[in-house]
Amino acid sequence: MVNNSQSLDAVFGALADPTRRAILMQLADRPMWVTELAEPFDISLPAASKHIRVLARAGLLRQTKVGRNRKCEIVADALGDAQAWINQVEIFWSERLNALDKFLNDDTQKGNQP
Amino acid sequence: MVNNSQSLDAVFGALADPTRRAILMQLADRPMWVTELAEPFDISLPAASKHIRVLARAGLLRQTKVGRNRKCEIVADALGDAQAWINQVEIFWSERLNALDKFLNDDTQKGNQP
DNA sequence: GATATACTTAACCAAATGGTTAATAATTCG
DNA sequence: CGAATTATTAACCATTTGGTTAAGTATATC
Repeated sequence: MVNNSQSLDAVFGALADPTRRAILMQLADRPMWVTELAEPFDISLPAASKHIRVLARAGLLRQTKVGRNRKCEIVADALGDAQAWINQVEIFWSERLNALDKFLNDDTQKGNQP
Repeated sequence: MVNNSQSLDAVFGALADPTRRAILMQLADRPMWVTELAEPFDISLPAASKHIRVLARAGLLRQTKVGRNRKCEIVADALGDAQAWINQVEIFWSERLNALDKFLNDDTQKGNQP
């Protein structure tokens, strides 16, 4: 798991498109060919190819050449980066739920917080 | 939790920008004013205001007017949508790890899968 | 009431995104 | 070899995105 800002940009950016999310969801079940992946969508093959490249660059899938075909497989690790970031936010947030405690123990409280 | 495709577009899209992720991470600790949120970043206030609007439209934060200020608070629910989607992918994927089982039990196996 | 403060909205711009069709590359099949 | 299949790359286009500065709005303060 890398979890630097650039890779999170790429991962979340890749997941922001419904076609790419659907592609990834398909791959979660089994490896698939490019044509096979593109088939359910009403877009050209080059458009699908681009989506796949975006997912690959974000580290969310891996392509391997098999004859004249390309086998696409999901790489679950990159999703873990996104998950870890979200979890971090939620941990911070749940800690803040003890805000009253913090308030009562904070002598330097200046009263200018929202 | 809504978890429709459009709202996931908005949530993942909002999280795809490093400034917006940093804003959200700040808000995870405590509610903050717009100016206060914008201060750490080397961008104009209107730019920050736009980022905040993107986060708000994605349902990731809520703004309430307090005098001439705007208090920004994180809304953790929307993050749950993203988390749920990622979890779903990972569940599908972990089920597929039993692929050998599936293969052995599948009479209709045609052998044309990658 | 005049002025400062805290924003948002408007208008604009460059770069990125998501789509297209046409061309190219690599492999298989007749 | 020649033709079909499976992609990718190139060139192009419209829209969205992330930034700017300038103007507007609402509230607080002198």
